[in-house]
Formats: sequence, C-alpha cells, structure tokens
Amino acid sequence: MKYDHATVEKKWQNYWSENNLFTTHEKPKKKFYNLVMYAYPSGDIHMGHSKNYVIGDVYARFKMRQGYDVLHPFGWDAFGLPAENQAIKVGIPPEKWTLDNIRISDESLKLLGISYDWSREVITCLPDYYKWTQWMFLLLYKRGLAYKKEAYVNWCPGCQTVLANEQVIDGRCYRSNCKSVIEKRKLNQWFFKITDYAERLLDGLNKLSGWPENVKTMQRNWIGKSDGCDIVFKVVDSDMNFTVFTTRPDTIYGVTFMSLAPEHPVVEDLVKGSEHETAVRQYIQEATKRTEIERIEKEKDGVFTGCYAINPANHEKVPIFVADYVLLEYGSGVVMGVPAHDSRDFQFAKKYNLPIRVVINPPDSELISESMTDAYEDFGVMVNSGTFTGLSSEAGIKAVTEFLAAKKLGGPSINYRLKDWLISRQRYWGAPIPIIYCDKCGIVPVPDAQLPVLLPEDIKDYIPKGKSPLAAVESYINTTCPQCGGSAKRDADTMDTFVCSSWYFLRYLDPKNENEFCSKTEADTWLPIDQYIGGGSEHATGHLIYFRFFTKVLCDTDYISVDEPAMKLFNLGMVLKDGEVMSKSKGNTVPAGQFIRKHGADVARLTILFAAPPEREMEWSDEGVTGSERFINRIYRLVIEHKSSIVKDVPTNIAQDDENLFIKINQTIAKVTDDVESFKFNTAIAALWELLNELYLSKKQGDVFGYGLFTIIHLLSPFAPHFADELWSLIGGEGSLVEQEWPGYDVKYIKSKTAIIVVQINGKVRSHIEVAGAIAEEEVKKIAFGDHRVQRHLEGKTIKKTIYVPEKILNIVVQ
RNA sequence: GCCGGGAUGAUGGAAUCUGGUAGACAUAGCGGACUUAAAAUCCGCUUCUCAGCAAUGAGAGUGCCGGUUCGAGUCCGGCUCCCGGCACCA
Repeated sequence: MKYDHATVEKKWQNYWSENNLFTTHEKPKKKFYNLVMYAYPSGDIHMGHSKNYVIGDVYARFKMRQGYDVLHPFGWDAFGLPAENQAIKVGIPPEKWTLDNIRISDESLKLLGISYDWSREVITCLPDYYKWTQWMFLLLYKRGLAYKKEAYVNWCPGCQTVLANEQVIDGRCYRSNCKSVIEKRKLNQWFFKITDYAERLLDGLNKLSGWPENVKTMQRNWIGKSDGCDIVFKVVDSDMNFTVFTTRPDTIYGVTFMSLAPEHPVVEDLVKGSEHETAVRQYIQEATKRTEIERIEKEKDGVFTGCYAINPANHEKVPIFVADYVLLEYGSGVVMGVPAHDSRDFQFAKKYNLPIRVVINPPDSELISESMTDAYEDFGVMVNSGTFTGLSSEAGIKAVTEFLAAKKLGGPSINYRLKDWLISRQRYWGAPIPIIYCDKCGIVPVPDAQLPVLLPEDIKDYIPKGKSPLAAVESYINTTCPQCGGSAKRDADTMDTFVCSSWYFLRYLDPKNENEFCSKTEADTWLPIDQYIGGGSEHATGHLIYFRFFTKVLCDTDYISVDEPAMKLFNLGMVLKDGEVMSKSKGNTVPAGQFIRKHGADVARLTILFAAPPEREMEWSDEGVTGSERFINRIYRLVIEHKSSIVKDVPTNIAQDDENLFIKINQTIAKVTDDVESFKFNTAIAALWELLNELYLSKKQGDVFGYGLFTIIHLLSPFAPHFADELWSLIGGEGSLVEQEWPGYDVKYIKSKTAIIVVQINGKVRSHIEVAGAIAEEEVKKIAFGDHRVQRHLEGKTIKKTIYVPEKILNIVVQ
C-alpha cells in the first residue's frame, strides 16, 4: 500500500484553485500580509528557489489556519541583464525569453502547491507595471529627489553600463557571471537622493524589532554615520579656503599637510599657471585612470601643489598635496594630514618627509615622533596643543569644535558613508527613464498622462556600445517636447531594476488599478507587510534599504500611511549543492519540476524543511529525500490501517494507560504551534516524527490513539498540504484543512504526571528516580538515599549539602 | 583592521534565549524479524576509552586555555579556526 503522490497532488491543487481558497479576501477582518521576495525569472525554478517559496507557504498556511485573512502574492523581477544578454547571444527578444521563463517557472511553482493568490501576480517588465515605475521616478523628480549630475561613476566594462555603489563588491561587478573590475568614468547620470533620508533610514532601524540584528547592523554600517567637526583652512595668498571634515578635531595641532582628492574641482584653480601645474595634471590623469582596486592596493602617494594652507588653530602654514587616497565623495574631498595620529597620513608623511608631530599621548606614556613606527590613533591626552594642552581627547574634541564654531571657522558636522543612488543604466531591458530633453525647455519630465513610455520593439541591435542601445533607435529617441511641442529627444537610459523592486510590494495590493499604483484604501488595509521572507543577506544593503527609502518617500507624500514597509523580516540561508550555491550558472541545480514529478511536492517540501533551520545554509542531499518519503508512507499506512479508529473530538475521561500518549499529543500540538510561529520548521517536523513513532509503538488503539492520528493529519497540513488534505478527506473530513481551525491543546495535559529526577553526586549523574510530579524535597531525598547506586557513592563520605530543583534534579555534595 | 555569526557523533542537526540527564529527530551503518531471495516494511543497537561472557560498572567527552557555580555545550575572560559583511570613510 503505497501513497500515489502524482494523482493526489493534482487533485488537491485543482480543488484549491477551483474553490478559490487562496484568493485574497477583499475586506479582511484580520489581515496578514505574508510576502516572499519575488524572483528573477532565469529559467525554470530549482530547489534553491523552492526553499523560499516553501517556507513562505508554510507560514501563510499556518496563518490562514489561525483565522487570518492572508495576502500571499507572487511576482517576477522581470527586467534585467540576463534576458538582454540572451537576446544578443541567440537573438530571442528579451521579452519573449523573459515571459517564456515566467510561464515555465509558474508551472513548476504551481506543482509545489504554494498558496499564492495568482490573480495578483506582478511582472515588472509589462507596461502596466513599469508605467508606475516611471511614475515613481517622476514623483521623486517632482520632490527634488531625482536629479542629474556629472560625476565619477562605477562603470562595468563587462555589462557596458554604470552601476550603483551597492552593486560594486570588492571593486568588482556584483553579477556572479560578470565580476568585471569596475572602472571610474565621468558621466552625466540620474541619481536618487537617498542621502536625504540617511538619518531616517538609520533611525527607523530602531523600530524594527522584528528584523534580524545582522541585517540592521549591515545597514547601519552601510549608512555609516559619523559625528565630527568641519574645519575651515584658508589658502595662503588666495581668497580660497577649504573645509575639511574630521572626527578628531583634538588632533588639529598635529596637522602638517593637507590633501585633496585628485577629482576635486578646485585643484584646477589652485595650480593654474603655477610651476606645479604640469606635474599635478599628470598625477590627476594617472590617478583617475586607475581602478578602485589599484588605488587601494598601491602605496600612498601624491603630488605637491605648490600652495599652502593656514591651520586655524595655530596659524601654521602647511603644504597642500593632491593625493589619491582621498575620496572625493566623502566629506568635502579634502583631508587634514595628521601623521602622528592617522596611519594613512603617517605613511604619506614618511614618504614625503613631512613632519610628524605628536599632539595626543597615551594615558600613561609619552610618544616620541622620531621612534614611532605607526600612528597612535586611540584617544589620550592632548599635548603641544596651545591652550588645549592637558585635555583628554573626549574633552578636546568638544572644546576644539566649540572654539572653531565661535570663530566661524567650522563647527559640528555629521557625515554619512551612504551615497546617492545612481539609477541610470545604459541597457535596453529596463524601465525607460521618462525624461525628455528639449533644446528650448531643457529637461522636461514626461507628463503623467503620457505614461508609460514604452520600450520600442523595432530594435535591431541590443549590443551596448558604451551607451544605451535605445540611443540608436530613431523612432524612440526622437519625440516632441511636451512643453513647447518642438522636436526633442528622450533619455536613452533605462532604470536600475532595483527601482522596480523598491515598490512591487505595493502593486500586489491593487494590481489591476489603472489610475493609481495602488489605492490609498488598499494600502491602508494591508500595510505594513507583517512578515517579509527574504532570499538572503546579500540584499541587506541593497533592496532592503531601497524599499525602506521608497516607503518613506511615499509616506511623506501621503500615498501610504506607514514609513517602514515590513515589521518582521526573516532571512533565509541559501541552498548549496556540492558546497556551492545552487545556481544555473554553476550548473549544479536540482530542477523543481523534475524532482516533484518523481518524488512529489510534499516530499520536496518536507526535505527542504527538515534538513536544516531555514535561516541556515543547507546542503542539498538526496539522502534527506529517503527520510521524507518514509515519513509520508509511514503515516499513510498507519492512517489507512486504523481509519476506523480515528477520533475527531478530543477524548474525555482519559484512562490511566492512555495518559502518557495523550500528554504526548498535547505536547506535540504545543511544540509544533510554537515552532512554526518562530520558523523552527525542522524541529516541528522532528516533533511530528516523535509522535508518529510513539503511535507506532502504542499497544492500545483506542480513542486516544485515534485522536493522535487525527492530530498528526492536522499538524501536517502546512508542511505537506496535499497529503494532509488527502488524509483529511479519507477520514471523512470536508474540504481542505486550510479552512479548518488550527488545533488547540489542553493545558492540563502538557506536563507529565511523573517526573524523572536526576540524582547527582558532586555533579555526576548517578541515578534516576521516577516520582509523581510535585512531591516534597524530603520525599525525594528519602527515595534517593535508598537507591543502591546512590548509596554506593556515599559510602564513607560526609554529606555537605544537597541542592534540589523540583521535578528536575537532586545534587548531593559530599566530601 | 573593524563589525556580525558560528564550531556539538560517520552525516544533517537537537538542547544554547531562561545553567540542571549532551547527542532529540533523521540519514548512513550494524543486528534481528518477515521473505525461496532481494527490495520494501517492522523491531532493536549505534559518542569514545577501559573492565566484564553478560547484566553492568568506571572514566573521558560539545574547537583550545582559564574562571564563576553544587552543577557549564549554555554564563564570564583570553585565544584558534571557519563563514558572512564593511573597509584609504579622514
């Protein structure tokens, strides 16, 4: 008698969809927005993807059974490079390739039996979606949060496009099959002003108690707030001055030089016409040609500009250098060099024989600059610092900052590491930037009524040539100015796909709305996301910051009423095969469809869930499959065999010899309920195994036994929904278990009536005694001292004391 | 370098929050039952060392060293290694 998964799974999938069990309630009484991160349609889905969907599904079904009206949607992050690269390689249009992949993946997903409301499926590359992506761009534009500037940006020579900071990892392209070394290029590009929200993005993290600490820490580091002080240095014989940012104003008396970033625009004015001009120009040219990796790895160097600046604290003249270890984008792109107390400045000073002046001493020793081999960067006591001498660093930082503020030569300042989000991409397969350039009117946004700006289909050449392929499509690029009606040109770039994913969770709420991206009513009904289930921590400093940023902007503009998108975040560990992440490009995937046809969706689900806790990485192994298959068949046999003894009501009058089993059943309900709530699916399934094993060993097949079987069927339903529904109908249940209330338990039968007390002597386990629950310490001692195993160890010893923890342990301390 | 997280049988993992029988549950392995046989199934054993024919007994054991405690996988201090993130951020 073997369970036939193929027929049963088909049957129940049909039942669920015919009865609209997963169609979202229009007017939820108790809403629960359960969201799994949507996916890129790279081909068919494999077991690596399936993990996310299965885990999201267990939670969704559990919440449904707890009486929530669950919104559980799915969709596709459908724009992006792979589709376009495929088009270049084999000539299939990106749209066709993408939509074909979506069709195949949807089919596999449906085989898995995930409880999605398919009527809300969202596909970001379709015009009715990207119309609103463009609308978002314009909203930001109108708020002054989207702007165009000429800047040094990350250029990926492999993808032939620019990238955001978040997409550069160790100086290389983030795409796993690219990884090209990123170059710097000076280009005119669109940015989103996420830095305006730096403080709120940082502050908001404190509210997100349902987010994992590591993600919050990563975001804090990424935003990189640092409290410090601005200091103004005047340039000698010039009316120019520089503001530098420092976190250590207490070291101001130790400044012996200054450095400017090579890209700094004022360098030009500084050296123009001087004898140093040629050398400086040459240095700048070399520096800007280098990649970030080369710049970091090479020895620190620079070039003297011939100019000097005045230290506002001691009025000393210090030389100004151009040095490529100074970053243009951080602070003001100018730093004060304090070699004694900053190791980079130290290296630089050594190379160019600049003075090293100690102005901070460690708490109980004295530094001698000649014998220093590296900078002393810790806090200490100020020395050689005029009137500030003797102050601690902490006090000095405050005092110097106040002194500068009073003299209007600086003052308190805060800097963030976070940079504005570069969203232009020189590629075809993305949402077009809805901007028009008119010779007369300048930059003109496309009016809302003219959205969407459609991607042209009559494109012949997708190959990027340093600019967007769209630039060559005459019919697209040439247009008329919405303001003056004259001839004008469209922006040829498309948007970063992370723009699409910054608001997709809102479109699910109202996916067919043609007048708004989402009505306020729907937004207020469903937001925030109650549980967000993410694909891994690689999104921590990308998507998970971007979507928080969008939420805040939409909240400020009153389109939605929440300023954080998701209350709880659960980050999943990846699925590995042979020690590597399961991915198509590595060729180590286990295709979902194939696996399900062979073993069944429920086996696939149980295997994923039981292998490891969801947040941990999981090595896919075929051995796990054996266990899940056995689990299902074992339950199946037991239920079929004892169908007639199954009891649907909680038995009353529990006989003495049934008590232990009845307690086990109640404990299992309690444990599974708790574990599912906190995503501990592996131990939840282990608890079911325990109950199952106990039922197999049960000698008596009475009411309690029958109720045990009934309970297992119920508890199984989030994990193996087809199988559970089939068993449910076999025992005469109506419809599907998702329509049934989740079982409760009897608190009177959670604790065992007897307790095994461990008897220790000097902390070593010597015996176990079984006692009736709550008995007096004296009683326990009496039994323990009567135990021969205990007596053996007490012979000839003096008892010093005993420690008794009720129902747990008795420790006898002897000498 | 800085910030996280981790290290437990042959393997995946449990117990770690809140100190109280370490190894739940599964896999693999071994033994038994059933079978002409195999598979499947059911039952049992399975951390290591030593003693014993055996029942059993003794000792050791959660990366390493130390501490707190009657008692530490769990708490504290110091290391080692692994994984992830950040990193010329002034």
